[in-house]
Amino acid sequence: MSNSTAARAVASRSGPRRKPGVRERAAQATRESLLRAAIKVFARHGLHGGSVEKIAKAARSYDRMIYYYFGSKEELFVAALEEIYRRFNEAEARLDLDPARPVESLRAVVHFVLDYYRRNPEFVALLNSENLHRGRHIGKSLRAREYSSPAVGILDALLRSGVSQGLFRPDVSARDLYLLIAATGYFYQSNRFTLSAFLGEDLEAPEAIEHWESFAQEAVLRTVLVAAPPPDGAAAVAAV
Amino acid sequence: MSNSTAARAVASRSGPRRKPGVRERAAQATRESLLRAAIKVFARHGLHGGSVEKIAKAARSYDRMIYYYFGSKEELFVAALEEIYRRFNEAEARLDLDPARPVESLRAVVHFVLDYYRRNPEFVALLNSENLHRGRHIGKSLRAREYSSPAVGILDALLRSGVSQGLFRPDVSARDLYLLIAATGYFYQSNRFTLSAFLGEDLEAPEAIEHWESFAQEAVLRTVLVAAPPPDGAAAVAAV
Amino acid sequence: MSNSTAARAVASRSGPRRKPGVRERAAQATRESLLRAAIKVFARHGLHGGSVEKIAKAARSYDRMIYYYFGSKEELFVAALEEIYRRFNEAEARLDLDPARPVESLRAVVHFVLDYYRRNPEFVALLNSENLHRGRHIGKSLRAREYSSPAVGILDALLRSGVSQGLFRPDVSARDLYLLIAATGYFYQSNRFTLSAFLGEDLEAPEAIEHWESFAQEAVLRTVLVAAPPPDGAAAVAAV
Amino acid sequence: MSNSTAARAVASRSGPRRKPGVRERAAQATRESLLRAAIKVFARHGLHGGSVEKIAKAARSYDRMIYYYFGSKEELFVAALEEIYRRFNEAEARLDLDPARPVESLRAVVHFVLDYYRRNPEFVALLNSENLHRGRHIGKSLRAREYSSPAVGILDALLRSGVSQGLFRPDVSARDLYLLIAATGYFYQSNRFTLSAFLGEDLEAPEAIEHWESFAQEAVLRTVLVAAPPPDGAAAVAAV
DNA sequence: CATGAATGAGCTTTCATTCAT
DNA sequence: CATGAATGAAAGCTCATTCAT
Repeated sequence: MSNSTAARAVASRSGPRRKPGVRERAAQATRESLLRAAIKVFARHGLHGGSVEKIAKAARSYDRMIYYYFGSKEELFVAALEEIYRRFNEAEARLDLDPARPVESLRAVVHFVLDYYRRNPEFVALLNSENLHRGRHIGKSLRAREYSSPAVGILDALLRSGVSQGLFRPDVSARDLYLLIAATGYFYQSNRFTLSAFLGEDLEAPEAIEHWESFAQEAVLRTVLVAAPPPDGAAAVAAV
Repeated sequence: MSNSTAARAVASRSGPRRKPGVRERAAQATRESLLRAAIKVFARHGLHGGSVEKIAKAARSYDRMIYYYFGSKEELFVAALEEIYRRFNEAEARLDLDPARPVESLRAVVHFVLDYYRRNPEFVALLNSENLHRGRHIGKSLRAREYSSPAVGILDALLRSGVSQGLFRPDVSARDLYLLIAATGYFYQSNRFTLSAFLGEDLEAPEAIEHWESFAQEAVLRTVLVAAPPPDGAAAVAAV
Repeated sequence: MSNSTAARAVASRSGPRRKPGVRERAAQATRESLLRAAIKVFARHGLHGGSVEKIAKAARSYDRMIYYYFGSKEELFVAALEEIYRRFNEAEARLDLDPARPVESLRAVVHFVLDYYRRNPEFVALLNSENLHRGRHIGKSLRAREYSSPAVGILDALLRSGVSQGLFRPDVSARDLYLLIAATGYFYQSNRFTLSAFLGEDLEAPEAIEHWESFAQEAVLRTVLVAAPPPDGAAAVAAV
Repeated sequence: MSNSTAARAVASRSGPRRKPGVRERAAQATRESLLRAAIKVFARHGLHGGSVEKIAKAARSYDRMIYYYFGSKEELFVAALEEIYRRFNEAEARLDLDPARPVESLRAVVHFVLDYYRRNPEFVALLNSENLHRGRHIGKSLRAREYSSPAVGILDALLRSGVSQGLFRPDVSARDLYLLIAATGYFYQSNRFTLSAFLGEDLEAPEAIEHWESFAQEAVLRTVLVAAPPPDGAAAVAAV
């Protein structure tokens, strides 16, 4: 990683807010398209496999610009990581949950997570790359902490509500529940190729996806509910 | 991948069984140490990051030998994949379960899977690499099918036994259960670096590992048990 | 080197002498700090090793300004050469010698040269760079001749005086004497690193420097004096 | 600089002496031609200016071979430095001096040094490059000490002999004398381009060279002789 | 069987320079 | 005047692979 770490934040001399000129907008666009391309390329080929040239070409820019805006390939990778986390948190923040209905809300969370992972395979792929490199880059990111999962907080609120309504067991932590949900979604998405090969079926088929989500829903609910839910699950809520 | 240069299986598979000469044993040793080194290096650096030179050096051999024994870097990768699957299956085969005691057996399976993933991080890392490359290599492996998970069969027997004893629900498939168990173990191991960073705790600490296993045990059991188990879970077994 | 982009001499050389405006003074300052930075950077890294970016950064300015004021990197290098020569001549001009006392004056010249080289290592380093490039740039400099050594003239006067006083041999040319003096000072400074390594001593230690100067003084004096000076040398002067 | 520092010494497993095979000889030739080319290219363009490609091409080989044999560009530079020192020492060792005739021997040494520098401009140029880089590489060379100047020892013997014969002053050290001789030869050669420009004459003209040598001879002799030599110098010897 | 030597494509990065406000 | 953005060539170095004993 470059020692100057001169990642350029694109203009914005942080002086008085003024309308960005045409050049600044173009620069912003260049930077963003490089970042977008980096996410795609790194996700498909990993940190080593994704060359700066591939990224630059995908962004219809030049290698040199990566160094201009991000300093180095590794710093670009860090920026890509930060960006996918940012996007995930943004999506999570749009989740509209009703704390008064903890079972439905929990189902919504499970759906959200599984759905997000499936629709954003780069998120999963980039995290895998980062873990291959033992978390080396995320440790260097100053913003890493900012993005530290609000999901746990959300689940905590749900759990509390469920417990107070006598629906949920009091001895399940939000952290564990979060990991369980993430695990079911992540593993299915991350390992879909090897799993498909070894199970002899296509895990990306819509029915397979739907089936897995309903199974995950049930596993999660059974883990937290005081009483096991009937097959459909809806009844359990009604029973309250 | 060159398809002409067939991976050499070390000396004579043909011909009558005879004691291997010193030459053959040495060759066997070279091949094996290359394979072992490849697993380590690929696990640590991925398919692209792990260069043939690194592997050859780690095996105290020469680049050339990789081509001699395996044909190409990619074929070596395939061999590495096959080898880790073989090892996993071998370990799984050593699992000694009592079908008459399905709850305990299921706990044993969960323990085995989580423990194996943790003790063999190369297994997880290599699978991640293979999935990054969209299962390209495992599809080419002739032996892949052979290694196709006996675990599902094992779980199937357990489930049947549990159902017949009135302990387990009849509507849980072995395949789903297998994925659930694998997911809890795999995700925790695979993502331990990013998770540690974002949760602000060390997932590799012994207490953390133990805690996660007992949580996973409970989640799995609650998913299959007709009646929810008491906190400890042991009582549920006793109740039978 | 682009010959169309003429090096800018900062604002108006033409036109009637008038007080420079604030704009011009700022420009002058930018130009000068670039030049100063260039001398430092070229001296430390050579013509190839010293990048325009390094120079611009060292001057807290921008790459672009180098092209604005100097036309190209090579022209900046020429300007740097001219500047160090200018400085050297300026310092030389401040030498206040008494032609009536040729021995002491000669000692003063030796001291001046050795001292100047030591205190201005960029002078020596830049000349080395220029000689590495076979004098390519100095040949292109129009001002080069202007700076052509007044030192020879100075020595010539001294020698004449010494000869007429019967102290100096009549058959020593100022040019040769100049080269001898410069050689002793230049070589010691220029090669201090390799010499220190091979002699196993630190040539930059104050005692080493002092010792070398007194040796150089003696060698120079013995070369020109009719009679060899006594060890101290002071006596020889007194003897006159 | 590579951390493995795997500079290959070309085969020679230091086992029993056997005739080198045709391949080993070819390898030796490749290595040597790369080294020779490196000396030429580094001398002409410096460490930064001399690219590995230029060197490889000059040696009719490939960039890759430089890394194969020397590990890195910098290690090749170190090897080049060692080689020119080795050559210089070798030449010096061929000097056949008669200690009984110190004046003539001293003249022979002066001639040798000036002549060697002139005929081997790469020696001077490479040392300049190394000094530009503050002796960074020679410090890393293990062999550096081996090549540490035997010249001083040679001069010491000469001085002792001269002193015992009453010809030389007893208070001149071999080290100082060596520096004086080297300085006259080195400076003239190293700075011939800028000096030619500023003196307005060609320092490489045969007469100029000859004139400088005889001046250097005289300066050196006058520095060590008890009595100043007559213009020709030969008489001084005859006087003994 | 084993191994040193060779090869060319590709990698990340830095360079000097020009463009467009 | 000053400056951020862009550009293409070239740098040092590593890669997977093949050749020749």
